[in-house]
Amino acid sequence: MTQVRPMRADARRNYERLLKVAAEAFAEHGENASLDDIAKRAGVGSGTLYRHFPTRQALLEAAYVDRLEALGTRADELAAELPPGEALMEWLNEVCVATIQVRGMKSLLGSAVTDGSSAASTACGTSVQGAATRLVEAAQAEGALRADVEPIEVLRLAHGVATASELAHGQGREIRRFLSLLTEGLRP
Amino acid sequence: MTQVRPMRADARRNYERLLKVAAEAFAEHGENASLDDIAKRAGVGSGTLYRHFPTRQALLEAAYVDRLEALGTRADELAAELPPGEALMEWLNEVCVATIQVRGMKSLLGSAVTDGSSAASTACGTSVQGAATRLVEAAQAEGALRADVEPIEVLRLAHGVATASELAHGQGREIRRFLSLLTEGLRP
DNA sequence: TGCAGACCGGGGCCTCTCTCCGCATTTTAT
DNA sequence: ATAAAATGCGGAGAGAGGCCCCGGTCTGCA
Repeated sequence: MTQVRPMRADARRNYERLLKVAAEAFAEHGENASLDDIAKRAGVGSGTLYRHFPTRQALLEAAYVDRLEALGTRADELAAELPPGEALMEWLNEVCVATIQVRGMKSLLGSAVTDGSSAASTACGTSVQGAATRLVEAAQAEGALRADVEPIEVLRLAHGVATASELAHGQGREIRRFLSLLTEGLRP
Repeated sequence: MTQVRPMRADARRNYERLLKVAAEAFAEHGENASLDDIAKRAGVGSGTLYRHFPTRQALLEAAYVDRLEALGTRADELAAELPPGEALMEWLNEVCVATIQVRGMKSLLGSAVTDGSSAASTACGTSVQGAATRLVEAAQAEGALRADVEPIEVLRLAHGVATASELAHGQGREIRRFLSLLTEGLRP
């Protein structure tokens, strides 16, 4: 299902340049970064940008699919290295780090776990949701996680932890702290 | 420290009308609602709006101070009615509801618990932070809450829970669910 | 070498912010 | 009650920035 006709060399060059610049821009200015500005920084005309990516959402997704998929892969690595409970927590930590560091990704990861699943983000969100499901179920099977939580709930809570950590302006320590509070509970 | 000279009658009328309309607009369109539109809806010129509220932040705060203060008051009511642990949870629930329902308030409550305390929001955030401190300390004294959490951490987590609940698109059930998970912990 | 396909970036159109100053309304003094 | 002074009002319009289309130009590929 690749292009019937392969992309022309210059087209591919511009396409990739745009992706790279877009990722930087979204990370720096959030999901509302100026598209014209991205085009300019990539050294292409705005028309070129809009031809490759008809909508802002399209660009946002294209810029971060690989990162989302990397999260999916990472889940399996962690599952192979650590006991299920720890693997899950470690992975959630990485999800939170990604959410905070790459600001444009927040909305993507967010919409990946929203009820009204935007048809667009569903595609790449699946990888993350699948990873979460595997880790959660493994942890539950080992008795490391209460049995009555859904994978999607865990993802949503992770998003919440990321938000909370962001408020603290912490660069990572807060994430572990809040994840640990979430795991152990606020009761004594 | 009231006005040396009381506000002119028409000025006061406009001022209050603006506050009312602004609260609605922020609730509906989030914190980036168009200011000109607010002026129009209030039936005043934009000049009038900018004279009363030089910045967007000023208007946002003015529109919601009373609501923030109401949260502070509510904390004491709950503390009088319920045992400390329940009072805290019930209050956090109300904070979350406010965060979600009144979208413009999200940023206010958010900046009220941020590290780099914006001088502006500090003033009205104090009421909420004070309330949180009282409830948290009472709950800890009763042994209903682990002793090593700070009030500000609890507020941040509440903000996180609100965010997580928003993702679920739930109208309130999710909030209680997530608060309960947070309280009891994810461990079995 | 020809041409389909890609590029470029000016410009139209939009929305939003915020200022300015003549005019209207309220207040105060008589 | 009336006039003068003080104060606030309005809304046009400049300026900034964003989105995105279009048509003339260029380029990679067969």
